[in-house]
Amino acid sequence: MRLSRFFLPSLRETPKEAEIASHRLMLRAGMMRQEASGIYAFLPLGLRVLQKICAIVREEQDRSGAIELLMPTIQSADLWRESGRYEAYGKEMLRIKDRHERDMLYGPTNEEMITAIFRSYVRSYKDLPLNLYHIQWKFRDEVRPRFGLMRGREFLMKDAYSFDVDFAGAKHAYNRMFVAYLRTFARMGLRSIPMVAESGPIGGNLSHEFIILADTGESEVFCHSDFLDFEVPGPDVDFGSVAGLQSIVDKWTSLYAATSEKHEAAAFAKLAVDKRVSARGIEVGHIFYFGTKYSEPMKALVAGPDGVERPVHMGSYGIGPSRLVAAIIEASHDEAGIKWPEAVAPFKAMILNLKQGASDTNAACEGLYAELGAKGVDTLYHDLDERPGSKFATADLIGIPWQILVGPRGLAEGKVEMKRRSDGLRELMSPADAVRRLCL
RNA sequence: CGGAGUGUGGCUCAGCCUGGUAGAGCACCUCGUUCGGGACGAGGGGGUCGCAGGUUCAAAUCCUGCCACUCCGACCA
Repeated sequence: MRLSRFFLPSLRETPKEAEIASHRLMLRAGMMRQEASGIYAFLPLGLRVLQKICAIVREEQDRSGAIELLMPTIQSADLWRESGRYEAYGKEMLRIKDRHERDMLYGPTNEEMITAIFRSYVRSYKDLPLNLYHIQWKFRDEVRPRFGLMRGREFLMKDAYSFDVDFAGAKHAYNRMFVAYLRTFARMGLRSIPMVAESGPIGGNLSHEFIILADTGESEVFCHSDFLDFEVPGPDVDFGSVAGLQSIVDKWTSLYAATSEKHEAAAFAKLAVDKRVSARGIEVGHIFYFGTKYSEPMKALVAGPDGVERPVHMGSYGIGPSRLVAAIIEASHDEAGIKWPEAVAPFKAMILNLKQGASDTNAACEGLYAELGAKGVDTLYHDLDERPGSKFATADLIGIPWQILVGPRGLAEGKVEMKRRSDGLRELMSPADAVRRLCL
């Protein structure tokens, strides 16, 4: 992509409403724009990151055996009256009426709808286990939206719902999501820690929050420091193995880890002093087992091998991709801007023509751009007539992992300079070597 | 929902107290000189000062109401 053809409305100054780093940087980098309190438009650069995140989420959901569908954002109130949550949910639910004065709502979550879908098709234990998920916009009318995407009212959520014939099956479904989540966040360059959690309004009695540590996190968290070194399961993990998954989950739940709501100071105090981590955290995922909380009132029944119909055991599993955009920035930035992990970066590389218009730098940049394009390396070419300093600032701000600096100074020796955004490492090399490096 | 604030060109803000022809920096357009860490000079365009009332000869400025947004707290993916 040539910057001259792209839409990147970056800001030199920080809009005054932005307090935390991710909010500030997303606005400055031209990734998003606030449309109303807690409601944002994703601009092209932000959308690219969001899509990369969704792609990873999707791959790991699919790998674990979950199946994607897509439910609407607008739901009928009747469904929620069945579960009793239409009244219970309170003012956080955005209630609307259609032209016939029917009560509708903008979905804050989808337990009711997925249960209705399930019950209308599935009758037998033979169709289980089943895990259906979608990635869809949600709306929760927060009392106080803040921190940009971190706590918006409208947000993108991946929500999965598992259906099993009994608790043992549901536990395995829970474990599949547990492991999928560990992998999902790790692929985005995040170290997530599963913490015992309140199950909240979703209901149920088995629940973990996946927390990443960041100074600007909203909640106070406590955990054992060994979590920071645990190995995340590889892509070859066998999601069909009940015992295998259970041992992974056992390991990841063996040490102390809790958010402030579930914190037990006495238990935490038993850890060796140098193993105690007390920090701020951002919740990026939350999984629940809630048994028959919805299947019973909504009559989602399946027949077992004995022919007897029983309410299906359910769980729900959420990840907030739009929040993850912000969370990743919180975990990875410096004074100059964002430092995207490669897996979610909007572009892998960025070419900076330090003397736009000069025939030698132009030719070298065009050559690199064509070559990288041919090799499938997603590249942003800064081809605007700006001074080098301005290009450096923009490149650091938007955080593309690799910057290729093409200027007369290096070109005199036939070299370009490769700069790694994560640590600032710079290296002179031939354009051909630069391409090779990016194709590794 | 309690408390505290803010709304003035695209962005950051001054002007308001003490009413009298709407400003600066950045950004934008033109020309020139520049060009390895957000250049310089000259010229230029752009704002019914959040909205509605009121007071006044005169309102960005004073008064009333409303709206929007932000921050702190309680609450939450």
